[in-house]
Amino acid sequence: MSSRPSTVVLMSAPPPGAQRALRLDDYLPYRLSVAANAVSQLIARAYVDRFGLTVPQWRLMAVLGEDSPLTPQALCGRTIMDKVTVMRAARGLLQRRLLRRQPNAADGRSHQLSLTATGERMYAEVAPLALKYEATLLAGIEAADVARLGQWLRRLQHTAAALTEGGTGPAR
Amino acid sequence: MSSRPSTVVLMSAPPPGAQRALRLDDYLPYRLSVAANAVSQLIARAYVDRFGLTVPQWRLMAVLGEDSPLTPQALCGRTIMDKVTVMRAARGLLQRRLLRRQPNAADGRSHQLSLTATGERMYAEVAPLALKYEATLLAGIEAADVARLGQWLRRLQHTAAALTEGGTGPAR
DNA sequence: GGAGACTGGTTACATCTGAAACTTTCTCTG
DNA sequence: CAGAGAAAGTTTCAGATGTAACCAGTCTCC
Repeated sequence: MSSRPSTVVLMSAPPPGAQRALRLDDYLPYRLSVAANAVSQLIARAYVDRFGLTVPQWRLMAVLGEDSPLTPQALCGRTIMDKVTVMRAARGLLQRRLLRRQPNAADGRSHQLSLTATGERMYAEVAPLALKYEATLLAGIEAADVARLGQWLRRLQHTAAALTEGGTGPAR
Repeated sequence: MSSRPSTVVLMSAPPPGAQRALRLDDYLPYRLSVAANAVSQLIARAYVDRFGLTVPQWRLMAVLGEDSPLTPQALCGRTIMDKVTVMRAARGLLQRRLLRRQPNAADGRSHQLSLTATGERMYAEVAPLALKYEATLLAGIEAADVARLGQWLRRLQHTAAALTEGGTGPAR
């Protein structure tokens, strides 16, 4: 299906060189941001309400639930969060005794984080709920399409990161 | 490295009812959030650097560039932003004389916002650049797929909004 | 083996953001 | 047409976020 049925007769197939108009509503970065916001909002609220977890805290638990112990450093990589963010999230979880912190034999500056028994118990509740939310959101989209969506999101992320990094956006 | 060998094997095709494990990396809300962040980052930086515009300001200009005048109220709807956010963005643009503010004959509480000549001129630079960024990000994805991606994002957004709203997430 | 560069983690600060309270105007109803 | 209730816009305040400075332990290379 062509993206612009016929209403916009003049633009339906933008001639090479001619810019199509900027319509915020059809602008992908905008759509992406808005969709991500809505989804984040939904899930964030659920986790605050039910478990008192912020999003960064939730992410730490999700990662540590499947692989632990890890250093804050490693957690940054896995969650794509700033080290300050990881730090703060970890502090909160440590205070609630959901996380344990052990010295890192290999490097004195660092330490190892892992879930406590209480943490594990919470994880056991948190994880299925997360999956339910995902399932609800994706209900009615075919598995193959979900996979593709995931691919594209990854791809967009990497392209954007590369451009940010290199500082070389589209020509000025 | 793989923390849980056996689970992985068992999961490849989740039997109905059995939850698959939660892997943050494959978790769609996470992917969405991370991708949106990367893209936002990229574009936000570009606009701050080149035009001194924040994202909310940029959105106002984008909307007003194609349809104006509009009330703050209407802008909230069009940009899916909080009224406080719209307010602040507008204030900034008004100070820079990119926006004009006229009384709203129909409703004394409100007013009409539109781009000034300077604003229009900036818009004329801003819009093509935005489209270039979009094109760069999407380079190599077929038009049909781009359209689909847009559809899904809309759909996710609406589903999420509906759930947030109704407060009825997946069963507790 | 020690000086300098570096890296992991932490803290401090300035900014941004959103919820709630407030003011003015409008609308509806008796 | 007066008063109650709602809505638009604004201000205020508390919490979250990210950047930059900071400290301590580690690496490297002469």
